[in-house]
Amino acid sequence: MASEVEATTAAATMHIGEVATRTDLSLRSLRHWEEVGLLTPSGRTDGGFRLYTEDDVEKILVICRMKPLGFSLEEMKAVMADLAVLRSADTTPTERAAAREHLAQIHADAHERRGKLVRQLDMADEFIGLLSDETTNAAEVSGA
Amino acid sequence: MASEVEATTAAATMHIGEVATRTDLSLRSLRHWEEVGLLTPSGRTDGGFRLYTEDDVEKILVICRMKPLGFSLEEMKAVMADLAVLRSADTTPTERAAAREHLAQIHADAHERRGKLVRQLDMADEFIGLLSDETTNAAEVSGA
DNA sequence: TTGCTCCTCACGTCACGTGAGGTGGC
DNA sequence: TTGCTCCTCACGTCACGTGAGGTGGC
Repeated sequence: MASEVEATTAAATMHIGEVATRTDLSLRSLRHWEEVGLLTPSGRTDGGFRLYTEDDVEKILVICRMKPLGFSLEEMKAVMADLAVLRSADTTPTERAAAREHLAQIHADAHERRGKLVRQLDMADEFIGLLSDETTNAAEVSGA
Repeated sequence: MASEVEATTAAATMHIGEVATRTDLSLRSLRHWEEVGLLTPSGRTDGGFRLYTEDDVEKILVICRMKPLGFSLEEMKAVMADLAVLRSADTTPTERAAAREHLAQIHADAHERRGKLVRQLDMADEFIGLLSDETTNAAEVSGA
């Protein structure tokens, strides 16, 4: 019975390699994110191996969704802190208000950045169209 | 009459500042692109000022459309060289065939990268949705 | 002649990539 | 005990950003 509990507990944490596979991130990125304080794994083994919980992975996935918008690691760190404030029960109303205000700004910023992403996609499509033309019709330039 | 021709010629070239404004690039980027050989302005004044032609700006705009796909400056340099080969009249059929083959590979690569861009946009939308939920409903977590 | 624009170094930055040399975990 | 995974430095890279100090262009 005790070993069953142990097994369950063990299954609840992962080494860095499994996290990397599941999130499609490099080991270096995960270590770098810890270096800058963006995401610190919940534990370490006695030997020093990083131990990530499912909750850690959830946070990593939130960061992954924020990343395409081009926020810096420092900005994302602030966002994660704000989200933690809102999700925690024991935070003061003042703290919660500040967190919500900051997140509202980030939200507006995110919308702008989304617009840029869409424009980048349009740009990319124009380039792809240009390549299509050039590769299929290039022979005609000197011919006709 | 001679001054009129001169004026026309002068109007056909620009200094780096105007190019930066028109393309929404930094002066540093334009200079860096020259450093690595991605885009060299057609001329220089006696004093050393870079002179860009309309044709130079066209090339810059092509590069700008390629950039969102995440190609390196070195890769974009190769693409511009290939496009130049296809657009030039005096290139050998062998050269043209090689250029077209390379561009076909780039085209396939571009499609893949476009897919990633779309997935990034989806990610971004999920993040924005998450922020909307969190900022509007956060008060209910401890309340209800 | 006065600004404003442009010039060339050259160091700094951000987010990792990439070994080097060594040890933990099952 | 053998691998395979993980560890910590620490230097390298890519695409510029950011002054410093100086000069060209209309």
